[in-house]
Amino acid sequence: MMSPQPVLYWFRRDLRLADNPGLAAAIATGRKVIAVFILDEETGGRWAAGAASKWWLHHSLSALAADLQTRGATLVLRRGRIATELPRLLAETDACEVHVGEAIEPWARRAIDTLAQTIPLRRHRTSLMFSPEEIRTGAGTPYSVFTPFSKECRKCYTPHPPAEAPRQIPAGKAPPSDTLKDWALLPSHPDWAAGLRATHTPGEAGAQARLAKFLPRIGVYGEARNRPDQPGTSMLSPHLAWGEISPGAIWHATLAHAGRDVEVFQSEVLWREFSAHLLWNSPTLPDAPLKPQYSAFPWRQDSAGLTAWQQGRTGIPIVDAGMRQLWQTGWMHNRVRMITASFLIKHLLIRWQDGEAWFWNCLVDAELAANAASWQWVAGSGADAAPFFRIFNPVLQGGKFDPAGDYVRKYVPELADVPVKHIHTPWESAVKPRNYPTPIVDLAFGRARALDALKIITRSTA
DNA sequence: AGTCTATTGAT
DNA sequence: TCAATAGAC
Repeated sequence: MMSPQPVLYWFRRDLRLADNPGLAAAIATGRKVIAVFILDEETGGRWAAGAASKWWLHHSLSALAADLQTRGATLVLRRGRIATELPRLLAETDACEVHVGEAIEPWARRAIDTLAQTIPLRRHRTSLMFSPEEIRTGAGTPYSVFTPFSKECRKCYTPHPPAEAPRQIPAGKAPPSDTLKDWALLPSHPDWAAGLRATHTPGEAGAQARLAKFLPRIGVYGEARNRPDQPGTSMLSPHLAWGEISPGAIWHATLAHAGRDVEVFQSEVLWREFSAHLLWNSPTLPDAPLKPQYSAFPWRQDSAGLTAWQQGRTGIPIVDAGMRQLWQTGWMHNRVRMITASFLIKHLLIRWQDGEAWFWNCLVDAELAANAASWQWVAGSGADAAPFFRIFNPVLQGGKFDPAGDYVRKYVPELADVPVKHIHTPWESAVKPRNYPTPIVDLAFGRARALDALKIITRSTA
């Protein structure tokens, strides 16, 4: 006698059990559930997971597999194109349908749309609070300005507590699985992994712990979040990127607090939603400027400058500190992300896509939508972007947000002996730092050059 | 969610 | 000299 057909739950960027409506829907079918994850490093091309993301993914999958195990289920790992692996899994398990979280990445959307033509595929919103098609202007068009978008989101939001993790999962017979070790996701350089491990705890439990640690400080978020020398941010981004916690669960947790600072934090969650909204409606966002006139921008070819920026050897302390924090920990403080991005794009006149690609490889929290939208925001070429002429002066930014130089000294030990007065301008200090470069570009010259470059595209569109 | 410069009025 | 302010980029 044939046993009833199971369903597949296909985990993607929703590696959690709690508040996961996709997994819940799979269980609610009343059938046996088989949990699968497919590592597809081919379909996305250059937007396959970067090195830091792969480190995170290894540990997150390891945590998810353990959590599933305690509920009686096994996580089945497969590697290959989703277009071939998913049908293969379906055939092997005789599953009657597949449940999966909605994808935002254009390559994944296309592949899943195609699969849905031949496979019974049920999509669920597991990684966003709002469906990218749900939030529309009065005219029915997508939003291109953040503030009205966020107001509409707040209007549409109805408070609901996050769903608890299922206590038991009626597991179907698991087909053969790869092992995580087979996938070799961990970096070959052990020092790098050590730096990442010292900073982060991937997995659903780590996400909850991070949230619990942040909430008591949410009341001072508005100011503290700008200080890279202080632990003012939530550091939830990598957990959100892999869906170890749902944005709705984070939002709901903030409701126990009140005040302007809470709204500021909530707005950051909504910026992530806005990025997804932009990518959904403009699939070329990661590759091409949203404002077409920026295609004519006179970028410089400067591989030495790009390398100096990547390695944190530009001679500008706060830029170098940020780039080294990124390399050492897989994460960079948001204020410093804006400063380093502005420096690359404006003072060095290097294409934002080069910065985007480096961040993609180095950030444990890399999300295609947020990364692309944020780089275009700094470049001035995106939706509701900062104007190009808003050029951060890294010396002033350093003095304002790292006044004692604690952040700079932590990541640029060459500056240990430079007095605080000159910690952001060591080239003016009587105490010369050892083995630290002089600025690769004069800041006033770089600023003027950037404004000149801007004239080329503003003239042509006037 | 900026910076620079000029200007003004207070030390 | 310097903080506050406005306008331009």
